[in-house]
Amino acid sequence: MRLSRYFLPILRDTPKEAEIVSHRLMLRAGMIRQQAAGSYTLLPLGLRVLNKINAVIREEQNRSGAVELLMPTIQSADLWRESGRYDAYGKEMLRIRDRHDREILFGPTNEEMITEIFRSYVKSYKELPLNLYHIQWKFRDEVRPRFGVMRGREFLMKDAYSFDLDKAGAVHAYNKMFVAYLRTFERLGLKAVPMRADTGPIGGDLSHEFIILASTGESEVFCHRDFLDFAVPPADTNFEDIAGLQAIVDRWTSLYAATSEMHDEAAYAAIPDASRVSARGIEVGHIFYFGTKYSEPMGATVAGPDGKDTHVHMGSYGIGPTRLIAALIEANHDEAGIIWPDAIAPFTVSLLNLKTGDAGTEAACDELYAALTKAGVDVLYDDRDERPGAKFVVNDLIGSPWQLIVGPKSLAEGKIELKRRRTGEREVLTPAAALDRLIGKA
RNA sequence: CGGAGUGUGGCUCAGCCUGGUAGAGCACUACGUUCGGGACGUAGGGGUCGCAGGUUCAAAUCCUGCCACUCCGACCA
Repeated sequence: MRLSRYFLPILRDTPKEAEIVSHRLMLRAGMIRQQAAGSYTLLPLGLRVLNKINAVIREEQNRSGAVELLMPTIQSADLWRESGRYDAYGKEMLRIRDRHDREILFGPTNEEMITEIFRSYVKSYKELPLNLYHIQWKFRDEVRPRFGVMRGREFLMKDAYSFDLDKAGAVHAYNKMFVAYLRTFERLGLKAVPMRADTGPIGGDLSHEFIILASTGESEVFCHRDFLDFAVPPADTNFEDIAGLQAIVDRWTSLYAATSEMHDEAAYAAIPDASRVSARGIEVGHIFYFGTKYSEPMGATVAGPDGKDTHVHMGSYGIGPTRLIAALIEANHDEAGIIWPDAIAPFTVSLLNLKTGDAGTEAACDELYAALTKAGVDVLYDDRDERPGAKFVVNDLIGSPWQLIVGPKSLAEGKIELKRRRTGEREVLTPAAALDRLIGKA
């Protein structure tokens, strides 16, 4: 992408409403625009990051055996009356009437709808286990939206729903998601710790929140330090190995970890001083097992091996991709701006032409741009007619992991500069050598 | 929902207390000079001061009501 042809509305000053660093940087880097309280447009740069996060989430969901579909954002009130949640959900649900005066709502979650889909098609235990997920916009009319996309009212959520014949099957489904989540956050470059959690309005008796530690986190968390060094299950983990998965989950739940709502002061006090971690955290995922809470009232049954109809055991599993963008920035930035992990950077390489209009640098940049693009590397070519300083500042702000700097001085010696954003390390090398480095890594 | 605060060109803000022709910096347009860490000069364009009432000869400024947004607390991917 040529920056001169892109839509990247950089802000020089920080808008005054933004208090936390991720919100400030997202506004300054032209990633989001606020439209109302808790409601944001994702500008092109922000959307690129979101798409990359979603791609990682999809790969790991699919790897675990979940199947993607896409449900609508608008749901009927009647569906929610079946579970009893239309009245129970309260003011956070945005309730609307259509032209026929029918009561509808903007979905805050999809347990009812997925249960309706499941019950109308699945009749036999032989079709289980089943896990269906989608990545869709949710609306929750929060009392107090804040911190940009960290707590918005309209936000994207990956929500998965599992169906099993009995509790044992459902626990295995839960464990699959548990492991998929560990892998997802690891691939995004985040240290996430699963913590015992309250189940809230979703209901159920087995639940974990995945929390990343950050000083700006909304929740207070307590855990054992060893969690931070646990190895994440590898890509070739066998998700069908019931005992194997259980062993992984047992290990990851063997030490103390809880949010303040579930905090047990005595258990925490039993941890040796040096191993206690008390910090702020950002909730980036939440998984629940809730048995037949929805399948019973909504009549979701399958015939078991004995021919009798049984209510299915369900679980639901959520990740907030829009919140993850903010969480990633909280975890990856410095004074100059964002430092994207390679896996989710909107652009892997920023190509800086320090002297627009110079025949030599333009020819060199055009060649590099073509070669990188051909190799499938996401490159942002800063071809604007700006002074070098302005280009350095903007490209540091938007945080591409690599900067390829082409200036007349070094080019006179046939060299260009390759800068690593995270460390600031610079290497002077030939264009061909730089390409080898970047394409080899991609 | 309780508490605090803010609304003035695209952005950051001054002006308000003490009413009298709407300002600055950045950004934008044109021209010139500049060019390795947010350049400079000259000349321009752009705001019915959140909205509605009221007081007054006169309201960005004073009064009343409303709306929007932000922050702190209680609640939540």
